[in-house]
Amino acid sequence: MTKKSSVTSFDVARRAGVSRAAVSRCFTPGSSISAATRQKVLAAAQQLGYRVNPLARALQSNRTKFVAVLASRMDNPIRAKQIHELGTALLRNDFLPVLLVSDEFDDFEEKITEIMQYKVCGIIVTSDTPPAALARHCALQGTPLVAVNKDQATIPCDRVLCGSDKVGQAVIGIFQRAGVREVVAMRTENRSFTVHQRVDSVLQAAEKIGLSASELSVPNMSYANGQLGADLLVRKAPRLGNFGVFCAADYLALGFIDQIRYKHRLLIPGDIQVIGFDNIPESARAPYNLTTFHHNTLEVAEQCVELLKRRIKDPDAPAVTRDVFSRPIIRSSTAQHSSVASTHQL
Amino acid sequence: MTKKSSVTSFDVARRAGVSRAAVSRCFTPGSSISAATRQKVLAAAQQLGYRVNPLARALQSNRTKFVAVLASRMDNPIRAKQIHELGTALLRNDFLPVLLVSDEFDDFEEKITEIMQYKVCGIIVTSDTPPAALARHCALQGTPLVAVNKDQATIPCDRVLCGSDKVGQAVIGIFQRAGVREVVAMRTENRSFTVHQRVDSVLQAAEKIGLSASELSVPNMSYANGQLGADLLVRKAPRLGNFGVFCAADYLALGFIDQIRYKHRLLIPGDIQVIGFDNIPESARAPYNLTTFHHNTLEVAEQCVELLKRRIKDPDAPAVTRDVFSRPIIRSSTAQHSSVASTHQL
DNA sequence: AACATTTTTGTACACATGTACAAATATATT
DNA sequence: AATATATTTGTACATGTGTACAAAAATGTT
Repeated sequence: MTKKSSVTSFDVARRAGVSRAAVSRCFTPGSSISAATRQKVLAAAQQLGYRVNPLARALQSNRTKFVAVLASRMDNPIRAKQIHELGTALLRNDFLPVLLVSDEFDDFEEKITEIMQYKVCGIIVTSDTPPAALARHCALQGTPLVAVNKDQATIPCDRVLCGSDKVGQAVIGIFQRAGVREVVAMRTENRSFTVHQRVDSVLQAAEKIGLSASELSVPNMSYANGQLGADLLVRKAPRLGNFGVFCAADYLALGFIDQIRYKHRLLIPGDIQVIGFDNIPESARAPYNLTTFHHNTLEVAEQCVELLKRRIKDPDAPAVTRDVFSRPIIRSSTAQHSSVASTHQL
Repeated sequence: MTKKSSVTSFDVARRAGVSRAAVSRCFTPGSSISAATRQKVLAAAQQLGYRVNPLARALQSNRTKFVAVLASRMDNPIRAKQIHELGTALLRNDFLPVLLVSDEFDDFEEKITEIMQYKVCGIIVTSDTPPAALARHCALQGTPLVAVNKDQATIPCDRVLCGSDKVGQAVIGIFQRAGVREVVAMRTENRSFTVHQRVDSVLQAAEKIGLSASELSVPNMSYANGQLGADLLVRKAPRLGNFGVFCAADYLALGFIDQIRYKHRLLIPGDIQVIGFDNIPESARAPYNLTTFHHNTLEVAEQCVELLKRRIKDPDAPAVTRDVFSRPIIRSSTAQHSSVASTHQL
């Protein structure tokens, strides 16, 4: 048995009794070929086990099926899920996802230019700190670029958002119905666009109806920083009456809740009501039962691929933004009466 | 400005006043080239902004820098972390990871053969259900294959494990010191090699020292199945005295613990002691404080890449197995006296 | 200095494909 | 049936690189 089977279009052509060009046309959609020869070629290809060499094709056509997916750490389950959904959505649409994890790399830009040499047919940015140079690179090379949850200003390109600017009204509505008198929104200091959008949205909505609202800032988006937020809040406002806390992400909310309960010995939702964002699996569990918003990663992924395909078809189309709706999920971390038993009581 | 800048090795050759072959040699490690011409070529390349076209190179050399990473769902944080570590480890070693998520695809084998057409320089299997055909494909094409946590029998190839077979002794030791009289090991019915290895290991270690032990089977590895396991255990053995439960994965353990506490109203570690495996972030949190084993995903990833490089260098080397140590992490879900306060008590 | 040996260089071909162009064939029209 | 038109086919060239081979240059040896 030979190690290199590599049967070429030439072999197929000879076998089918046609020219090599006919074979190429047979496997190039939209090419002019008669039904008769197509059958002959397909039969020969089948017998020989022929497959088009994608590298040679790429060299010629200057395009591959690869799509670079720029991601950052996946310690947050919602990020992991987003990468998963993007991966399957791309595969489903006949693309091949190349995963570029941006962590720990000083020369990450180098990695991006490297993958672009492969004539990828698009780039999807999920990572939190996209270099401003990226958009320029892409524009120069004519590579389609789709950004997930990014500011228009930092990257002018096709974008997919998860409806964060409409969150404020919903949050305030839920808090009001639950009898909240004072709202606190927990912000992170990193450059996450969505976090700031969500917090701003909540503060604005509160102001609009004249509800007292303030913000609380922690460095990063993590469970530990949620705990830190709890400490800061308790120190800032020792007597908590009818407080409603909006955490810009579920992970923050979980840390916040645990710290409030196990360190500061307060009741949720009895003393403090909490709303998160993302609807990660942990939020639904008995100890938390967190009111939150469903972060529709599947829909986001599908919109990304759709925008990508649109841009490939028409490279000069104007940049668009798709906003995916995040529907509120009411659970018992927000409850009308403070007498309602919280599930964490034994 | 032209859209296609594409400066070729020919342009560089002309500029440097050498043949095109010299340019190629300059960028091919191990090629014979004098220091003088190398300098000339490098200077010219620098000025023109030349980069080797990896597609053309691949077509010629029949090898790319792509490595296919076969993964399954990333709803379990340890899986997400493993993919993350594999991605960065590959990038660090100058490979490019192509992420192939196996879910929902009936024709996943088709996807694998497709990516193999790109002359990937290796495949790393993480997914739970690897088709037996995969090893055959790889052997036929001469593509290096590394399997993570797979049985030798199903895939005969280079493997990396996480020390699951040495877990039993450690588990039994911890349980013994904590005064456990009866051990239960929770198994999942899916084909996860490590789960079965861990459970078997625990059962054997118990038998060896004559400790009463039995197993409990749930369909899948998830939080919900951990809850199910709790229900089954309580139904099976209503009076629980000095029970020690080993869950083959932390995710199971968390579901088990929550269900035992919030539904069956028992104390952990007071009534039941629990050990997990993986050390996911949630396990360290106040409500759980789970005794578990550190699943060293970073080391696993680095071993994968090392084996891959070894195999690329010497394709006919005998298949090896690397076992990464998982060190036990003792927390308060196992405690010597039932009087020790568990952190979940308010 | 003359010869033998090693290193470097250039030429020419190979890798496997897509497509412009013109020739050839099939179809439609009068 | 003859012509005009539309479709299909084959030839030839292009994509950008790596490398075998022989010629040339550099180095070492007597």
